[in-house]
This record gives sequence, C-alpha cells and structure tokens, in this order.
Amino acid sequence: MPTVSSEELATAAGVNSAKLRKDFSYLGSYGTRGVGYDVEYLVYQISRELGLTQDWPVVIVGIGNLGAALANYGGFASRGFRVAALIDADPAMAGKPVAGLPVRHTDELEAIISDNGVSIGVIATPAGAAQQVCDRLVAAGVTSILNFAPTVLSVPEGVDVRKVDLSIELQILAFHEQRKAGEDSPSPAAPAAAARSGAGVRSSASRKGPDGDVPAVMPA
Amino acid sequence: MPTVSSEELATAAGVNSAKLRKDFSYLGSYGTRGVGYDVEYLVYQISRELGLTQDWPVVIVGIGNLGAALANYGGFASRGFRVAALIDADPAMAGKPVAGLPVRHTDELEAIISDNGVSIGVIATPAGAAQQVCDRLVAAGVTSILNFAPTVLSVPEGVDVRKVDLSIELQILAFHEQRKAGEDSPSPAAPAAAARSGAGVRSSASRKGPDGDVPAVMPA
DNA sequence: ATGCCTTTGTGAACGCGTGCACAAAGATGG
DNA sequence: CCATCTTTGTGCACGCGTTCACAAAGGCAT
Ligand SMILES: NC(=O)c1ccc[n+]([C@@H]2O[C@H](COP(=O)([O-])OP(=O)(O)OC[C@H]3O[C@@H](n4cnc5c(N)ncnc54)[C@H](O)[C@@H]3O)[C@@H](O)[C@H]2O)c1
Ligand SMILES: NC(=O)c1ccc[n+]([C@@H]2O[C@H](COP(=O)([O-])OP(=O)(O)OC[C@H]3O[C@@H](n4cnc5c(N)ncnc54)[C@H](O)[C@@H]3O)[C@@H](O)[C@H]2O)c1
Repeated sequence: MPTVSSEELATAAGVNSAKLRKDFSYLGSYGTRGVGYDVEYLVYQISRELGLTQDWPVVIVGIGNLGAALANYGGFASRGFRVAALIDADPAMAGKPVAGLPVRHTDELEAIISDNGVSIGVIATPAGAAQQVCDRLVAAGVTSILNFAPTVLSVPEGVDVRKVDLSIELQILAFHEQRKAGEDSPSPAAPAAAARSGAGVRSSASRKGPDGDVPAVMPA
Repeated sequence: MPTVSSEELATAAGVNSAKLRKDFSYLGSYGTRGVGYDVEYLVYQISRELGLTQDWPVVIVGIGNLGAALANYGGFASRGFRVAALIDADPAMAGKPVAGLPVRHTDELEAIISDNGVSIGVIATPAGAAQQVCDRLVAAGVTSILNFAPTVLSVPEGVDVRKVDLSIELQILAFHEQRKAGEDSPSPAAPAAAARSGAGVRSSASRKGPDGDVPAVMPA
C-alpha cells in the first residue's frame, strides 16, 4: 500500500508539516501512526471534501481572446469541471464553434443556466459589461463567479466571487521588484501586507476608461 | 482641491476604514485631519510606492492560446507595463506578428532579457516546459515571474514567483458551492482555511499527465 | 509478547493582522 | 481668537492561523 508521510507532503508543498497534519485532521484524520497516509484514500477524501467527485457544469461568458483561450484549456475537464456552454453577445459569433462548442447568444443565457443546472459562471467580457452579465447570471441561479474583468462586482449575499486580475499580479511583482532595486530606505517599516489586498483603490469621483475597461489607478 | 476621506475609500473598497488609514500611514501619512486625503497626491504616493511611476518591460514566453490573449490584452500598458517581447519555442511562429509584435524564438531569450533590461517574465508554456523556461529566465536576469502553468516552480532565493492557477480558482468556488448545497454537516469544524492554500498536494510518487500538463490531483 | 522506532494528532504558546476607540490636529465659522 | 466639528493617526486588545512540542498509537523486528 503506497503511503506518504506528512513530512514528505509538507516538503513538496513548501509548508509546515504540523500545519498540514492539522489541516488533514479537519477532514477526519485517516493517517496511520508510524506509517503515514494511504495515498489513494487520502486523495479520495480530499477530492470529496473539495467537491471534486462530482463534476460541475460551468458557463463562460465573453468569448474573446481570453474566453476562447479558457474554452480551449484542457485543465478544466481534468479537474472535474465541464464547460456547459460558451456565451457571447456578438451576434456574428453565434453558432460559430470554439473549442468544439457552438457559441450561444446572450439571449439564451437564462435558459442555458437553468437547463444545465449551472451554478458556476466565468466572466471574460469587457469590464463595462461585467456587472450586467453578473446580475443576469445571479438572477438565473449562478451562485459562484470567477471574474476576469477588472471590476469589483457587487453581488447579493450567498454568492461567491473570485477575481483574477493579471494587472494586479504584475503590480505586486513590480512592487517587490522595486524593493530589491532600492535596497536603502523605501518606506522602512511597510509590512508589504498592503500588496496583498485585491481591492482596487479609486477616488470617489473616479471614472472608467474610454472603452469602459481597466479603471485607471493612475490619472494619466 | 478634491479630497477623499478614509471612510469613503473604505466603503468603496469594502474594507475597514481603520485598516485603510493604518495602511496609508506606512507610506508617510499625508492626510489632513478634518478633511481627508488629497486625491491627486495620494494617487501619486501610492503609485510611487507600488513602483508604477516607472514602466516595467516584461516578456511573455509561450505564445499559444493564453499567451496570445495576454499579448493582446491592453490592461498591461495602461498600468505601467510594456511588453518587450513575445517568445516561443515553435520555429513556425518565429517572426509571425502577434498583437503587433513579431514572435521571437527561444534561442534569443537571453539576449532579449539582457538588451531590454527585463526583470519580469510571464510563463504561459505547457507545464512540462515551465521549469526549464523559468531556469533560463532566471539565469538571464529575471527576478520576478508570473506563472500560468500548473506547476510549482523552484527558484533561487531572491526571485519572486506568483502563480495563477485557474483550476484552483474553480476548485475553491466548487468547494464553497458544495457547502451551500449540503447545509447539514459536511465536516463540521473545517475552517475553510485549507481552501486558500495555493500549494498543490501530490503524492511523492506522482507523475505528470500524458502531455506533461496539469498534474492530476485525482487518480482517474 | 515485548520493546523500539516512526509518525500521527493535538494542546498550548506565539505572532500577526484586524478592528476598536480615542486623543490630537486641523479646518471652519462666529 | 476661540469654540466646535470633522477626520486623521495610532495604542491597545482581540481573534485567528501557524508553529512547536510531545504524548499516544501503531508497525515491526526480535
Ligand atoms: N486577454 C487577456 O489576457 C486578459 C487579461 C486580463 C484580463 N482580461 C479581461 O478579460 C476580459 C476579456 O478580455 P479579452 O481580451 O478576451 O477581450 P475581447 O474584447 O477579446 O473579448 C470580449 C468578448 O466579450 C464579448 N461581450 C461583450 N459584451 C458582452 C456581454 N454583455 N455579454 C456577453 N459577451 C459580451 C465580446 O463580444 C467579445 O467577444 C476583459 O475585461 C479584460 O480586461 C483579459
Ligand atoms: N488556455 C488557458 O485558458 C489556460 C488556463 C490556465 C492555464 N493555462 C496554462 O497555460 C499554459 C499555456 O496554455 P495554452 O492554452 O496557451 O497552451 P498552448 O499549447 O496553446 O500554448 C503553449 C505555447 O507554448 C509554446 N512552448 C512550448 N514549449 C516551449 C518552450 N520550452 N519555450 C517557449 N515556448 C514554448 C508552444 O509552442 C505554444 O505556442 C499551459 O501550461 C496551460 O496549462 C492555460
């Protein structure tokens, strides 16, 4: 029976072994003292706890550069996610196949969500359309949203939103990069914690950019 | 002079106003009591602290579906980042223009990094090539990496890596989704903190998938 | 069966980020 | 010039996650 110790796993993952054991203990402690964890059983337990034993239908809204790349990405299917439909507002795209699936028009959004029991939606539209799309998804029954548009979405309680903002990722890297360069005294005691916040800071009078995309943090 | 109070900003960002003030205090506290913060000056200070006053040349390695989408993304330029070059290993792509830039072959990687003073690199290659690409980037002088390949990169001290793993984002959503559904007793005291870790858990004997992409968490 | 060795599971202490609450500072109006 | 009002800057305490450290448990060899 193939087993792994918490120490091996911790080293591989780059975390503390005690933390890993404590985390595992929350799902029922199925290790054997003196031996470790049964790999197969452990994987099953974690998969089950994470909700990976069922497969989740997801819809991708906004089939542009990014949306198409996501649709073509094989990593979803292998992790228990199934792309139920690709949705775009552009009538010219309707019916056109992307990654083997025909693009559906936004008009069908509610029906698609409902028919497929979709509870997870991916938004890859321009920022200007994101909130509107979000509202429709939520109204149709979606309760989890992965947002790629650079906007803070407001949703009713009970709906989870995760935001992926590539610009912010780069900004965080640039922040640390700058620190490496100026090794003298760029704000002595700043705990770098501020760099972790995903929330964008805007003035109360801020406006969106010309194309409704990427709210500018800098004035010019 | 347009100003904002910490309370306004905090509400907009969805955070506590005290936290926001304390964060600002790390960069020198330039607010005026009874009034608030001068918007323009505050934006400048934050931009400077974040390293946004200079523009950072970046290279994107792996111009496939995702890499091309990134190259076409306008959000980088507007935040102070400049795509210095697009790099791919496929000889057929060399010279072909993507988003207005000619794709350069991997052979030129070191020269490109050096000539442009690039310190930030984006990896969008298949997972199997990521570590190798990473090593070359680092050897050439890159000290910050944004990694889209589903692999944990190992880098020498002093090099920052940020990983964007879309599958994990979806898994986190699915995890919470599952909780909403089974409202009875799915592991009573699990603090949901485990879902935040970005580290992938693999058995010590794990192998990559057939195409060297997406290390499978589940056995089958 | 007994003793030894390995590794788990977890109580307790530590460290750190977050939020509260308030004194000090400055603007504003009389 | 003084009173009052608003908002900052921050000391302090609370809560939570992380880490240490170790007793208990189980395997394994003798
Ligand atoms: N391309 C990237 O690498 C990248 C990176 C980070 C963030 N983003 C963000 O992701 C979003 C999409 O980026 P992109 O490069 O794919 O843009 P894109 O312009 O190529 O694609 C946008 C797509 O959304 C569709 N669309 C517009 N309004 C819609 C609506 N109301 N309902 C449904 N579909 C609608 C358009 O028809 C188009 O196909 C943008 O918000 C962008 O800021 C993109
Ligand atoms: N497409 C997505 O939405 C998506 C989402 C999440 C993660 N990812 C990850 O991003 C990576 C790229 O995804 P993709 O869909 O663009 O794949 P892709 O196959 O379309 O593109 C990969 C590109 O990398 C190039 N490449 C291969 N080896 C290279 C090397 N050694 N040096 C330089 N270039 C090399 C290939 O020529 C190809 O152009 C993968 O690791 C994938 O798992 C993609």
